[in-house]
Amino acid sequence: MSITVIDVAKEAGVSRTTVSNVFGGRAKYSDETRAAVLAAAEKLGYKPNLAARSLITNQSRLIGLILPSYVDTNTLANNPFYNIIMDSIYAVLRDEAYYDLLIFSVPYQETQSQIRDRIETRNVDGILAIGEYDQNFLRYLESKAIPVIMIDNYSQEKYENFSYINSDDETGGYLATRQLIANGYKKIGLCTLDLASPLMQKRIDSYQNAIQESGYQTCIFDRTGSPFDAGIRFADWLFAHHFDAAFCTEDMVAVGVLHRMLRLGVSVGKEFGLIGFDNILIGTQVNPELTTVDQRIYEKGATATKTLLDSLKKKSSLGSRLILPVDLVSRETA
Amino acid sequence: MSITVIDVAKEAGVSRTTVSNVFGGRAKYSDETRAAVLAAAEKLGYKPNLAARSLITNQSRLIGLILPSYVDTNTLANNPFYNIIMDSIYAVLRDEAYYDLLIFSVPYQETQSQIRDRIETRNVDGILAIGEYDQNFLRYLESKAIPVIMIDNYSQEKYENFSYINSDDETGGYLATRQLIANGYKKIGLCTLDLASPLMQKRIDSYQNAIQESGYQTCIFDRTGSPFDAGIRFADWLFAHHFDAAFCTEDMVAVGVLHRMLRLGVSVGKEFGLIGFDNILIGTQVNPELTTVDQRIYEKGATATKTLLDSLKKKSSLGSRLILPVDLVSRETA
DNA sequence: CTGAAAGCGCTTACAG
DNA sequence: CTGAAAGCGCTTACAG
Repeated sequence: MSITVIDVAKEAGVSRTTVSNVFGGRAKYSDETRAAVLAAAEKLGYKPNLAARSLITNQSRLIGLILPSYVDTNTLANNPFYNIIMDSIYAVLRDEAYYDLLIFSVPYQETQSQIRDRIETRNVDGILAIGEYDQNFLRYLESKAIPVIMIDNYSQEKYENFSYINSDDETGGYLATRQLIANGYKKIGLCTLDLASPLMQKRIDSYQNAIQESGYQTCIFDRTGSPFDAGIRFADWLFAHHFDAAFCTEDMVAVGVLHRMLRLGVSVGKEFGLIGFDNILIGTQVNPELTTVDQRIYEKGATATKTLLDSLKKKSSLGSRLILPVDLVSRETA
Repeated sequence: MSITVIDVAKEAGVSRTTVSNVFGGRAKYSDETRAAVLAAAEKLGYKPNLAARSLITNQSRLIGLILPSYVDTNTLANNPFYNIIMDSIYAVLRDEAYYDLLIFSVPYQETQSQIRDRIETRNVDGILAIGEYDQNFLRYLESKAIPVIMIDNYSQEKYENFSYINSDDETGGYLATRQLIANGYKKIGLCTLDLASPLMQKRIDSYQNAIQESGYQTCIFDRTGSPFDAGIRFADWLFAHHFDAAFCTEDMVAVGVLHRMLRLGVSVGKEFGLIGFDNILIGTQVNPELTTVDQRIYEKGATATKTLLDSLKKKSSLGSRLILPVDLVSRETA
């Protein structure tokens, strides 16, 4: 029913081996032969069937993106971070290669065993994963012997086929806290959602270091729920306890704090200092605009994807950890 | 190398036909037979290879999502609408079936012919498409004879294998404009980005109707670029020309208008009335909160996906057009 | 460069 | 329920 390599071979007057080789970019053929094959394919509207190719080469040209379990159900709508990562992945995929992306995600109701099923049944060639996972799952990924690029993962174990990409979260937390101190704020709280995560711990540690260097008091507040809603509740608490500044470990929390503080009649950026972490777009869309730490999310996703593609093409080996620098972006809230 | 249906058959002491049928959910087997097959599969860690299945059944269990060309490069980061749609698609896919999503997108540098290539080479079973496309492309999609669900598409042509899902854009524009009039605003501008799109035209038409009913003057402003940035520039213009209200055909534009108006010292919600369209999350995160038209984006995406799955399962036929209702959400800006 | 052959892992009649 | 067979569309040696 569909047009196959045999039809093209017949039309071009060559063997199917030749057609296959021309489309696969293997072996060197004369320009005429190549042209004849391409013309025949064009004429018949031939498109190679990737499922058939996959079956024989054992390469699916499919990449899996695993989103972490602490993301909520409306993953994309509520978490701009993942949007930026996805945009960067798609941009690199389109530029560099014929790979497609499959999204595996605990927040979308998938258990780890369902994710394993899909990795196996779709036979993905490589994995991009964000955040932390338990040892069992990581060992499973290692056992598949496919390249795995971990974004924002701080696990200490060594896995042969993994590479890591992180941001300099410690410096980020330090810069933010120092800025609040430099601006004259004295009672500076830290607001976070995932106290337990190693990544947040880095930001928190450096907040503590900066505060202690100045002889002030550290105060760490932790909540669950959506980042914005948590921010609202942080603000009520900070206000009631006369804090004059807050460092939020993610921008969406800071946006929540800002929203509520304004309702409470607080002049944010003057009476109250506020700094976030991420540098997502909404920080420039609120009023006053949010001071934050830029963690180069797009670059992180793009680099991870390039690293994965290089590894798939055997251009580079795995096992490295890349740490991207971080910058303080001074706007209006501190 | 990998565990196949043959290995499972051997282990379970049955024929490979039986294994295949059990996994495919075909034919009725005794409970013991089924259990034996499942146990053997479990023991060996067997997972069916979807590429092989696809080759023989001619079903890939892959769905393509086509995003429209007027979206910019940072599709997901800048356009919350698409995030909500994607969240809803993934939610339905996980609940109902073993399908995976592939994203095809002009904004991600893909031309229509590249999208065609991917539809063919991946052999997608069905298509979800958002927005408007030229006749050639739609005819191509029809020629593939796979179900196509169009979201927010207003083309008049009839395509056999298409179903359509829209919102009641006319009522939406009318409700928004009436609300501004009812609140006493008199010089009410309309701010839009895609004057030419049939969807925006619906919202604009009903704005015009409402304004004319009241004997006021219609003023339609059109700009290009990112919605938020366009909003900033709309605000400058509206302010300079003493408008006292604006209906923006999408929330992100309204957020831009709001941001700039506040900078200009305008008390939005009092001196200046502002209404958006979409009801995305950011409308409740800005200050004052945005009055808008809720177009049930999540429900739209979920319904589209369910319609597609039903059609793939032959549970329902195509050719319908569903129009979802719309509600005015009164918040603080009007 | 060709051409016949084997095989990737599955499903699908079909005769028993 | 079984079991042998054909075939989906491709790639990959291999002898010429």
